[in-house]
Amino acid sequence: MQKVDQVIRLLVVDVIREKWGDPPGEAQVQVQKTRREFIGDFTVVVFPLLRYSKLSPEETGNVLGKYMVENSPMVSDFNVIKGFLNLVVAQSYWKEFLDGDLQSGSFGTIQADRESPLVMIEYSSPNTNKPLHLGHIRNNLLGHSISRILEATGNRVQKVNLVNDRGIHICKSMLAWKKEGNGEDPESTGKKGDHLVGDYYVKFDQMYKSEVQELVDQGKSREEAEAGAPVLGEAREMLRRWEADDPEVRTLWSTMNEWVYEGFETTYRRLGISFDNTYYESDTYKLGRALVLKGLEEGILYKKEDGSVWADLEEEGLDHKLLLRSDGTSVYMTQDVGTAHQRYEESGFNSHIYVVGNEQNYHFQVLAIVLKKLGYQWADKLYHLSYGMVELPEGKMKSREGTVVDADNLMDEMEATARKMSEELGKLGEYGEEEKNRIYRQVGMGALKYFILKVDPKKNMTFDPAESVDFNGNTGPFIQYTYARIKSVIRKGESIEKVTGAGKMNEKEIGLVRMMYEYPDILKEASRTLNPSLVANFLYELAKEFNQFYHDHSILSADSSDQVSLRLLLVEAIGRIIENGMELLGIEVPERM
RNA sequence: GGUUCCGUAGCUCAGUUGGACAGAGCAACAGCCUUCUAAGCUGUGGGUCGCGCGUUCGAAUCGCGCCGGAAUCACCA
Repeated sequence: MQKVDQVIRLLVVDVIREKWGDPPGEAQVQVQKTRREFIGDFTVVVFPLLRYSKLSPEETGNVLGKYMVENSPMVSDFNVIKGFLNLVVAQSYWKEFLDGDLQSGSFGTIQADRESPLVMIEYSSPNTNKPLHLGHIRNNLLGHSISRILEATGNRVQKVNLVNDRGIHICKSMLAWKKEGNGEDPESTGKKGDHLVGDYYVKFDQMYKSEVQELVDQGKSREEAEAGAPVLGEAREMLRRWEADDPEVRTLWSTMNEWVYEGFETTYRRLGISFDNTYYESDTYKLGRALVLKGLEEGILYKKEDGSVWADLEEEGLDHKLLLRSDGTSVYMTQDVGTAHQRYEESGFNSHIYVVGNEQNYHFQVLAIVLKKLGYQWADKLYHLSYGMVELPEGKMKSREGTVVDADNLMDEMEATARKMSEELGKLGEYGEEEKNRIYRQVGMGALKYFILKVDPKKNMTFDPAESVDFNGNTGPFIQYTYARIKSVIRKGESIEKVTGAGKMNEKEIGLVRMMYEYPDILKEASRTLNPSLVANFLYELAKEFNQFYHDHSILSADSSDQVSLRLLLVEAIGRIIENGMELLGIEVPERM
């Protein structure tokens, strides 16, 4: 089916060529949605066209409008207000659209095939020394949703997780556990493994701090004390032994990491996210070294007297960047160079997205430049999805001050709130315990996910716990509730035949169809800009529009049987889009709530 | 100081390539359930779009300069 707004665009070109000669440029033909307060569906801005018509805005609009009504069955009426030509699309067009495209279960989405672009997306990428918190939740939800949106817009997507399982941080937890753990494990304590390991990370910090204080009391400067605290030395020694493959350290390391992975797995499952591939830094941290040495040979990089290897980025307006330490070992950047290279060699991706917080903007800027310098053309295919920090109303989350919002606790609280709200409203009386729990989970998680995804990823956001448990207004539960209402109507109207019939559609009905007409463009834009919030806000608008319609007009008791079946057709389409769109956000929709 | 990003109602956020009096939600107040789910709907109040200059028929949107905030600039990850 031809898209009306495209047809209108072509008609504008036709009129100008026919009446005034020159065809206008692309930028001159502006077609947009008509604002609510005016009559019409699409609006042509006539100002840019005055140079062709040499007429007043009103006259120009009239000429265009008259031509379109006379020459296209899709345009049924028009009005001109202050240089804006508002066009009314024929009802027959909207009906055909409702009957056709909108009845497809996959409306708005594009199926990927073997030829489709391959997008690699790395997200989550946790450290294994502590449990996931609110910041990770934003990362995970964004990564998952963007993956879904990319898939729905015709891409093959490979989701990968790069787990940071090695380094000084995990040694700190290991050391504290060795000193004070008395052999306890998740089973003996009943704690989730990631939380248990996290507790020892905190314990290490306490030991460290008290040692520092002791040294300061003995008269050392704070700086000396911080560098010289014995436990820190022991942790470093542990890392050396890890790198030397010391069996005892390696065993403890893999045991504690296993605890963490089990904990993470539970949290991931609960969040509803998954990966096609999980990489571990203990396997990849040596990658990149060879590429750097090759770059050195080719004279792209340079070596200092102490043996360290650097990239000179002054031409790009940046500093010099270290790639190999003087002892020949790698830094993070080196690893990322190697990992990117390996993934490109293996998959030949068309693009590679890194979902990583904006605190690493500099890192990814440098990564792209270094790869480019080393001669890899695909460096332009790397994209850093730099998302903003999640802050609390009182300010930043600080682990030292205990203001970090733990992911598991937060999910518990959201579900508990959903339960409380639901019980107060008393709507699920007749359902079984299992069914009820499922709905509480869906609603609680829906509230959390929507709350985070409705915000533009690149912006910092404030997470106000009080606001997040509000289930009214622009929230996940509002949209879920709208869906449940729709399903309820559909169940009651199951036996009714659905056809568009001969009746005339009213303003609200057309408004809803017109809104759904935009859905494919919303998905494309969300895919292009890697921005799930566009989908979230669209669904909210649609749900709101539906609720107004639902309030003003009866669906099953409409005036005529034609109207009943048309409205059912309409409502089913809305339900499908809400379900589909929410799925792209990783949010489940309940049949009842 | 360099680089990147941000500044819209009391609060949290929309505002697609510049377009018609700048929109929601929350909070406040006032209404609507013998009718398909009131987690809903309707109404009222609330704004120098950080400030200034410029480009343009037209600027929250683009450019420049300020002011304010964030991140980052490690032989850390």
